[in-house]
Amino acid sequence: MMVQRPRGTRDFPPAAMRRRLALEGLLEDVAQRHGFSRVQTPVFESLDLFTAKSGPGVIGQLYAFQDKGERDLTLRPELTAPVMRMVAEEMRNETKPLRLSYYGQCYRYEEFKKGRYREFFQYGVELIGAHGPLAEAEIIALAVNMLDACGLENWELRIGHVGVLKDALSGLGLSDEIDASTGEPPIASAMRLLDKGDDNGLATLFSKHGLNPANADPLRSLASLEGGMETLQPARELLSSMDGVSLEALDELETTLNALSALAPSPPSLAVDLTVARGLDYYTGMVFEVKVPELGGEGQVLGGGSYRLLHLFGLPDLDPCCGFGLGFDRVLLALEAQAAASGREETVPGEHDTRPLLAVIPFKIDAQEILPLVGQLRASGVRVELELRGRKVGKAMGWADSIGATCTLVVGPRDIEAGQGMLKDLSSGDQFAVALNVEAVKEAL
RNA sequence: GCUGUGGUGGUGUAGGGGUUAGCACGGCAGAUUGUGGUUCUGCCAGCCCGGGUUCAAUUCCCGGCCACGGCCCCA
Repeated sequence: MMVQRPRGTRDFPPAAMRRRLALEGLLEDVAQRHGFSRVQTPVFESLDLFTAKSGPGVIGQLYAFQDKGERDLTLRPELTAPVMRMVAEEMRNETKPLRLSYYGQCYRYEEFKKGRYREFFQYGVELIGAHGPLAEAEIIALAVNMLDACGLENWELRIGHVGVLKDALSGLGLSDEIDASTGEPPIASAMRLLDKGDDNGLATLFSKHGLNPANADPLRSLASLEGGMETLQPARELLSSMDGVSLEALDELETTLNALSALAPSPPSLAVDLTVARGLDYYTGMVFEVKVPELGGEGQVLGGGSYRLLHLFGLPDLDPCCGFGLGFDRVLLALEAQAAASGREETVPGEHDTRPLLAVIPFKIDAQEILPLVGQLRASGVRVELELRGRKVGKAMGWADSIGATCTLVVGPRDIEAGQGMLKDLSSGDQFAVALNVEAVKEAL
């Protein structure tokens, strides 16, 4: 066998690539309408960038290496940290807030499966230098508008606020200092257990830190709330019943949700879920995620929220920021599954180029005779493909059909003498002579 | 990290210890030479890799690689 693609990577032949470009274009178009501008960072970075953000534990999943100068580098596993690095390195003087979008491949050394590859593509945005409910609503609205624009159906948006549970947990007396035995703060452990619905684990944790396990009950009630805006009131009541617990986070969340409903169309499903913790300790405020049921266990297609990372780069005054990452490959998988199920013609809106495609067929003539026309037609915006193999007319028609041409222009010796060519509309079969100049041919298309 | 199933031309497949390894799609060429998407003919092209068992392995066994799924994890 020949050399194969490395495990966990993919090739994208032309048809797949057209689809991907269409999706990227749609996302970027929406981003631009929200004032976001595209940036790009290197595919490899200093290893320190990611250990600083996510801890040394990430190294096991990185494509890390040393260059010839023995610098520790790694292929990037995600794009938020590189963008933050760039902001700190290049954009300190720019007017804030910054609205940045990005797209590119990322690399993680892990087992791959449907929707999970070693080389994958992430699209995302960051809003830097503004925070609070309005900034958060802007970010969610952008996400909603993007998913709406690409034609995704049946997706579920879950919005939470890590502050609600964090405040409640610290109000109960849990510490946010790292516990040496678990490597993470007890508060973070509790959030994770709540997210998983692991009641026993939670009770154990409470006992271990000298708290009455019964204190976990209102938290469980809080965590199990489900629904839309209507869950805010019971949440408010539960929080009020606990001593020393602030309602500030909940108020913020309500403001965000109200702003969102004005900024974007209603998603197919919206749930307020206070356990959307995203497992990350740098999230500080609103957090949200989008799932698509069709994808099963790998169904999360988008996730984000408010986080503190810029202090790592000496810019604490710009924290917190807000943004999200979108799993480009997973969105595409979901769209493909939905298109197949519904028989939809286009998987991604706009993936098919509907402009006319003219196949120019030089027949028994020196191709040089018509090259000027080909060049001029292309320069004037027409898609033109030239027959390059000297096929006979019959074969050339088959070729034109198979490349998706809408029209053919056959130019043979007789035509050259008459200063014309035979133009044929492949869908109707109509055929007629046209003069060999740009205006006449464009007119005939 | 654990685990299930599977790998036959470019694609989809049949077969099976000794075969000219079958079929379909595709690509290329032709059917008396300037008009396609129908038909006919010919050609191109394959048993994932390595080791073992055997007179003989594409077929059976083991390992690897790759593919598809389930758990764990997922910045």
